[in-house]
Amino acid sequence: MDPQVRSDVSLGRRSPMATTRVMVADRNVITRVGIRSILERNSGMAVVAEATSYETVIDAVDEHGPDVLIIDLDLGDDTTHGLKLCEEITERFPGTKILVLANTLSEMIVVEALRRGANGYICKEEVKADELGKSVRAVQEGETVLGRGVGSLVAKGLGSTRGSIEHLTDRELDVIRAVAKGLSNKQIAHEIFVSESTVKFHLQNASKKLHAHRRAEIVHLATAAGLLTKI
Amino acid sequence: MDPQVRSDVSLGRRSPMATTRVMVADRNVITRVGIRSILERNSGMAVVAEATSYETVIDAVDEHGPDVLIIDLDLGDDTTHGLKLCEEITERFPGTKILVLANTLSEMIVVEALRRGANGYICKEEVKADELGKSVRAVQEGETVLGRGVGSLVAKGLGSTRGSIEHLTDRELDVIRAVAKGLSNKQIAHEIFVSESTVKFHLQNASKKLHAHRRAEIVHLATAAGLLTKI
DNA sequence: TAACCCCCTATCCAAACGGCTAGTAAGAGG
DNA sequence: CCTCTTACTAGCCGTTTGGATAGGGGGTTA
Repeated sequence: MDPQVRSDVSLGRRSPMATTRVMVADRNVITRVGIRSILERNSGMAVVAEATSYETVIDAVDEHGPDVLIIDLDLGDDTTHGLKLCEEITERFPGTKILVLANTLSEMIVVEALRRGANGYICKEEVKADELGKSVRAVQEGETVLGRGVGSLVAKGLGSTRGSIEHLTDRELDVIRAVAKGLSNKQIAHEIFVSESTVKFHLQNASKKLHAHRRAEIVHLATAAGLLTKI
Repeated sequence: MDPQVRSDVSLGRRSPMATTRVMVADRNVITRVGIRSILERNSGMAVVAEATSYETVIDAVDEHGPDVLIIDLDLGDDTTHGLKLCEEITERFPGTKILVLANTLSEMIVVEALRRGANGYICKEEVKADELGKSVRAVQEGETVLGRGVGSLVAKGLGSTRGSIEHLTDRELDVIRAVAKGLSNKQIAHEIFVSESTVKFHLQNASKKLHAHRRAEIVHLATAAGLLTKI
């Protein structure tokens, strides 16, 4: 199942000048082309594969066995899907390092991604051209790379209260999405076929997990964490 | 004030093979490089200038007089700043066409941008490589370009109720930002030194403008419109 | 000067919310 | 087997909202 992975890794170890094989997963053409240009201008790296959806990432990694996968977790509607992807790739393709390239900085996502095997996390807005290549190389060599602002965020999240942010359940997300649409508890109850009490229950659990006290804040935090479907 | 603009335009008319001079304003290196690669691969276009902040856009346009300015309205914390920029450029540099390249699709922003002189509006997520060049050329030639999904959005916004979305005042935004933080009306009142009544008043006005009925929805819509400071 | 917009304040009431306690039920995993 | 987690339901009570209506004051512009 992983002959190409193994050969790539050994190739990388044998020759220090070997080409770093990179794969880019991002739904955005402009970003894909940009990354390709930046990395290929820097000798020693080649973008060998691209993916534009969650569904195709695994297959492409399997087929091309890249040394580094640069991935935007926001490939679809649900960011948690991207997190699961990190987990699966780490498990099935240990020869492929994962560098998350995020649009926004969210404590929750950063911590989750690293916990699930990502080797680096940098923010599109913050990264400079030369840093991208360095980050890819560092990740390939086994380092953990955290972009500007990400490091302190993680330290804050893991350090102080040790609580960080807990994972929201599917049901809680359903309710939060409905709240964002401006529905009352009664309306939400009707929409997802449960009682009003249940809606309040889920909302309170979500409040505790996000350390929020008002539904407006819940919506704000969940949006910032990329948990709500956009558009 | 516009000798370079005039010369460029006349050059464009004289020779059909003339280079289209493009400027890119986006805080994101990857995006800038990506656009440059895509456009310059397509013969007949050259990226002659770049800008990464609101402050530098005007000067760069003045100095290089591009035919087309590709701009992400999200150059800073406040999207409305980007809208003002559209207005100013349209007024001062009529030879420069504006193509807005947005991260997210927001009815409010689209309508406002077009009203303020933007000649096109496409969404990063949706655009395909060949479309970008075509859009730039179309905009340069005086057409109005609306990307996938944008057209119907505008039609819906301008057509039906004719109401569209009105502009939020500074005070209303202050209140909404506080609401997003989970504050109660009383707390907000204390924070911005007004009475609770005033807070409710602003919130009700904002509700009407955004066609929302609950504060959670207001937060959601304002966020989607890029009105709330991120990170 | 009048019209207009933004900002500020107020009062009323019904509805919605937050915070709490307390319990049932199903499935996963030690 | 028991425990943990998740999902679900119920009721209570005080607070916060949404929505409407009705003003006054300051600034800009036609």
